[in-house]
Amino acid sequence: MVGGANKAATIREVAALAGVAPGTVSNVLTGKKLVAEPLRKAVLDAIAQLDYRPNHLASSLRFGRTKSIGIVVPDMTNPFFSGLVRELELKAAKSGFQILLMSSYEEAAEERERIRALVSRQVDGLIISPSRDSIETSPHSAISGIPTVLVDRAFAVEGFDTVSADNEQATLMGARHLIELGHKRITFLATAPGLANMEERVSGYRKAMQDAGVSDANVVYGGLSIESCRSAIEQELRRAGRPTAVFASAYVATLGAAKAIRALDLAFPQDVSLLGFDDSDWMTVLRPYVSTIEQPLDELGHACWELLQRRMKKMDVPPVHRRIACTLRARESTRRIRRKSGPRSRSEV
Amino acid sequence: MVGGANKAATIREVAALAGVAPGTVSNVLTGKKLVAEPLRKAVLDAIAQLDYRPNHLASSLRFGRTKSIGIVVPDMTNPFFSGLVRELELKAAKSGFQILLMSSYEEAAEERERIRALVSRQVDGLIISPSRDSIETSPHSAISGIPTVLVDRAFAVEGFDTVSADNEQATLMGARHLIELGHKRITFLATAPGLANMEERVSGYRKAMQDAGVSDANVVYGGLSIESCRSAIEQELRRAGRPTAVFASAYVATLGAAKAIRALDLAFPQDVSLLGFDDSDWMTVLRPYVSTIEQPLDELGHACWELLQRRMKKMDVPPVHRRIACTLRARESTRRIRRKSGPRSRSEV
DNA sequence: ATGAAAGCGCTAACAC
DNA sequence: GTGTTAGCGCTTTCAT
Repeated sequence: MVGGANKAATIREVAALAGVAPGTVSNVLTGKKLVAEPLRKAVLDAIAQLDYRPNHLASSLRFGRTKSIGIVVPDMTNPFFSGLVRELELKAAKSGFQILLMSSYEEAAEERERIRALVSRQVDGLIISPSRDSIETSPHSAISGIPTVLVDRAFAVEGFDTVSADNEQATLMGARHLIELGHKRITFLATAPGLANMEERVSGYRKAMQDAGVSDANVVYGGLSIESCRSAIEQELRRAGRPTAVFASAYVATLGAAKAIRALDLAFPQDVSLLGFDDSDWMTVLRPYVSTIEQPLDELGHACWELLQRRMKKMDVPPVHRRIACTLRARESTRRIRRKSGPRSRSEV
Repeated sequence: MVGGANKAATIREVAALAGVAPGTVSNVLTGKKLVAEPLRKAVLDAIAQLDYRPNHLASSLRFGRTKSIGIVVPDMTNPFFSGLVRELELKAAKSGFQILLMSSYEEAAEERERIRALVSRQVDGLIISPSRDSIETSPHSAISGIPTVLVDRAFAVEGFDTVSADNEQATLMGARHLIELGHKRITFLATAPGLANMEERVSGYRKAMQDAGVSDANVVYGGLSIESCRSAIEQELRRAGRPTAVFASAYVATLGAAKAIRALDLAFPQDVSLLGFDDSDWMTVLRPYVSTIEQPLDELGHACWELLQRRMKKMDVPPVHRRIACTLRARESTRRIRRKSGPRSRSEV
């Protein structure tokens, strides 16, 4: 707004106008102490007249709590994270909390910086989806005694409450789906090594392959961007005995894989089946609908909030690690393998 | 983190340990006044030893500026908004500002509530994408003298700096693209009436139709969700003389239109061309690639930040309204009309 | 039930 | 250059 920068009214001015003490105004506002009706009304009138808005900063400083929580995610542009943040914001708003949102852009240094800033601002709690989760780069040292829950990644880090999908179960289920459709040459497109959630997803895939007696599990690491995933899986699809199915391990990998398939003038599911990870609105819009493993964002968000509330109430309870089950959305991009398609260089024929 | 809730150190404790005055510690920290090297070192040591983190709250209260800016968007799950927020956060981080992010969920009441909360927290500035922009529901009264820029919508509201796409030019260009491809029965799928940006988009479309001598411009309002857009345009596509092209006016409309087309077992671009609004990563992944009008998020974000900086420096400058040009991404979902397709009930044959 | 006063942690004046 | 002091706006004893 332009102009009109009339200094914000303070509680003393309200008190003066209403002819009471500042403390009384405070009592009216917080409702912690009863105030006689006539005075109450006078105070309320004065507030309205001066357009008084309490200074939350001052209140926080005095009271020791800011009613705000910090959230750090690698990339809010990723539907998984934007969806998660939305759930968290919904929960927060309901309890009168506010969200300070920061992005780490997958950089451990950025992340530490962001966390420090959040701590500096006295957030009452922290919800972090760490960029890396080795112990030395973990946020351990930056977070000093602030209630924190780690989400999605880094649940391996000790001493924190964590919430994450049941990754191993999810990819086990996904790989089984592919295997049931007759696929044997299934390439798993992972993102970056060293992320706990990713290692679990790889492990679920391997287990399913092993259970099915398929010895040549094939994992390729495509990195954290769509383009790097595309180029990694493209090489794979160029090979003579190319996979009949690609199992993408995350949102960027799903997009990268779809892009690679198209770039080679192949089609899914005709030439290769594609199973994605993370659901998104467009996956049920453009054909073929993309089969995917869905992480339930609402449950994830709910668990985060619950755990954070719990720790904000009582700091010295043992950390809990909550797992959320994923759902297989079998749609059109995965289909039963057909013998006729592509060259056969293996014994399976 | 669990346990270890040792009270945060204060500046006085640091001062005591370093054997200096609190003011000196402050001088070391802010760098506004020179401090002799030996003392400086003592202070730095004490800070490290106590793991001292400045209380930004106290600093803000004293200094009068919080170095934080509030952002209110209708829905951070929409790629347009998440992308915009990302740009803004990038800018903010570079200048040491932090983002308080709130969602209004298209509710004017929620929005007012959120803005009040932000003001209460003494944000230094506000960037708002209003849910409705009629004057009475505008945030006018909630924002008291805080530097504010309105983005995307509501640039009609007087007295605010605004940043928005050049909507009319964008849809003019889009509709022309369709017309050049031979389309005459082009339905414009708007979202909600009463949003200034939407009215401009409608107007650009109408102008293009008129310029081309096509009298029956057809605008349908589909609301703000994918589903409501889908059902609105679906009716349209069921008609006998159904449109040969749909021009969607926003992200949700694009998705809704694509969904409707598929639901009726039609295909784009064969049966009907589809021109979307707002770009998204998947649009160049799944075939056919979706033709769209792209709003340059970086420029939008840049302009917002620039205008906000300017107003934070000097409150009493006249408001400016910045327009950002959009780009037509002609891809595969729009194609030259072919005579043979569908029933012909009009004179154009 | 209400008023007075202290103080949350920090910084900007002002002394020295 | 460094120490001292006051006070940002609020809440919360402690008197009354």
